[in-house]
Amino acid sequence: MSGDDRDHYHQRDLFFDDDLSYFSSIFSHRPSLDGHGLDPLLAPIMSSTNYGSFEQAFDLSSLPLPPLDVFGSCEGEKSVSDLVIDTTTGVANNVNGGSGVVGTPITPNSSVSWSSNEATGDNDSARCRKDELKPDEEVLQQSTKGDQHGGDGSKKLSKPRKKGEKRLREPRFAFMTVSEVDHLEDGYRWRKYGQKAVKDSPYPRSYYRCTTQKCLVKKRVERSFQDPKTVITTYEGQHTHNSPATIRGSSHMLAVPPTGSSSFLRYPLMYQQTSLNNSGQQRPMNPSFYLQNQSTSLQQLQLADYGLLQDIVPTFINNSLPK
DNA sequence: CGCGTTTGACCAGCGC
DNA sequence: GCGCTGGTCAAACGCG
Ligand SMILES: [Zn+2]
Repeated sequence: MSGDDRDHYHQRDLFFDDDLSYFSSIFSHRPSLDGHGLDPLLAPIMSSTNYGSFEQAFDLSSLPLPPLDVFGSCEGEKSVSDLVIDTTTGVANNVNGGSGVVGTPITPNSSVSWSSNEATGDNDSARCRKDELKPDEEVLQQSTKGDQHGGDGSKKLSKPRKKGEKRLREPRFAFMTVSEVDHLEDGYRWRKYGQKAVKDSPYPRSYYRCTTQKCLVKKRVERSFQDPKTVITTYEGQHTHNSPATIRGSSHMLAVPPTGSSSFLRYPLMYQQTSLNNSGQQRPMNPSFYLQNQSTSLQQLQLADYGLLQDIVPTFINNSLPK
């Protein structure tokens, strides 16, 4: 198989949208403007240019740039941008509500597709497409599982949640990785807390949570129905700690400092540069920030070694950025 | 025994 | 209001 061939077909996979309800969630919204089946999603994905949300995803609080509103495809909709890293196509696409064009082809065979979805829950709760995506706007202060409720043993699940509170949805990043194993090693310890059947898909979706106490990072793993070789991993939240370095035999493991590290923040910047939309006046960055030169077979390895996007990104950046 | 997985039940949001 | 669906809980279980 030539890398080229894979490229094309992988891209397709990446944008199947309709088939994957999953994507609907990730890509917070589907363009209802167009009446095409595939085009709608494809277009936005392949052509997107907003990076504002990106920064938020990582750590807006410390990021210099304000969230863009460009991607607000829907009126009054919260800003949402999605990025997809395709480990196979080698193209990084930023998906958002609609505009712009960004594609960063790197190496023919290797690339990471990831998508980020962040929501800036502010005022309106208007939703672009209420299809399957959930409202990410509201924030739930859930400090803990809190049992402070009149909990009685009558029901198994007494809901401590209060009406007013809504669940906090953190930025999510989706990775598409070609792998035979569902659960990829990423350097962190995860505890599986659920598994659900995916609609219209024979493959289940697994829910994991970082085992580190204070860390609230979650991730979902599911195999693409369209392309069983592809595993879609969605991360939600940021680790508040270093990776436990549980990677055995993996010298590639990078010691990424916890959130807030300079290197960490560099990632978003990168994107800003790519997109002229913003105040992209930074330094020109190297387009090939993702996988540098790995063989196709190593793709998943890459992911496994680097694991989280957060980890991956900084690394690449560091490598490509002119220190 | 500690830790992680399995699994059915529960819950909340949304569409009809 | 009901039913569907995604997401979560937690008891039971398995394993080192
Ligand atoms: Zn963590």
